[in-house]
Amino acid sequence: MDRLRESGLADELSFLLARTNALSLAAGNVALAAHGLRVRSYSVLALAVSGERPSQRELADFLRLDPSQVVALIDELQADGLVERQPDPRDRRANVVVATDAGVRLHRVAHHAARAAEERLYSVLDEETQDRLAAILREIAFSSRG
Amino acid sequence: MDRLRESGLADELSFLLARTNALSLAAGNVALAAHGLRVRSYSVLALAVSGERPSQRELADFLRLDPSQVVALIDELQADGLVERQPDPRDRRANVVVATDAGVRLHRVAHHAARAAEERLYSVLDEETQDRLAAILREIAFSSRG
DNA sequence: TATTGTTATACTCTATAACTATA
DNA sequence: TATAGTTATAGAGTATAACAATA
Repeated sequence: MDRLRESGLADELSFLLARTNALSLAAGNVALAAHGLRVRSYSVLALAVSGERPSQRELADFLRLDPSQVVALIDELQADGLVERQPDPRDRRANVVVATDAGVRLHRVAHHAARAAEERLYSVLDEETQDRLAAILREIAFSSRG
Repeated sequence: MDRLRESGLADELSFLLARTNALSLAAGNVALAAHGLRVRSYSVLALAVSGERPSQRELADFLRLDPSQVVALIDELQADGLVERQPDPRDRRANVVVATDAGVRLHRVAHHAARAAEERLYSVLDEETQDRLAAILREIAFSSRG
């Protein structure tokens, strides 16, 4: 398989990104399964825990999900007693998503599990390179083009 | 939405990778649609064009797809006359996937389209940073952990 | 008129297991 | 016994359109 790295595809950022993301996603899902979460539900939980009181619309934009997918994810987390929808007093159309105490507790352990999986994958890079990677990705991920 | 960047999630490499990849994938699929391809079929075509004569198994490993998915992708490309399966004389179980002349021609224009989409997305980074990003991703994507 | 959340639907992608023919 | 390709199936993820309530 290694000789395929000589192909032009291996030079394309999109491909490298896709392959790296596939590895990261698989590792994350394995690590989170023990806690009844997947990468997507974990991400929603993490934002609910953040204290920023995101609306469902904000969650959809931030996570690059369709609003209808957010409905399903929150339904699931809510059924498990991890988050709840609260009416936004400033806009009666909107719900704000906040974590319950159980959600906060689960996030804590799930975060450690996810972090450990991340570490294993990224440990081929030194700390400084990991930080540099994060900085570069942040630029693309939140540029106006997205 | 921007205030969610203060949440801890925005510091996690997995999340940044997922969001960046989602943008890249969406842009790639839009750019390739005009040529009847998607990112995955384009990737297979690119490797078929490379001259490396990959087996289906090698394609699966390299693209991080299940071998059964590769079957479907090649069926599709073959039906469109873009690639063909050739028996591997050294292993009668294996097929080797090569591009037809039409496949080579389509790859050429599709490659330019994909490249243009990439450029738009990554143009927030200077050339040197793009190269650095590619180098870092290559390390993770092909480390033994994967 | 436009936006938030919701429901519904179709399509794509991912993951698994089992089968065949070869090795 | 193990591997390459194939078939089948179910579950997760993606994309679109339409609707009620509200702005």
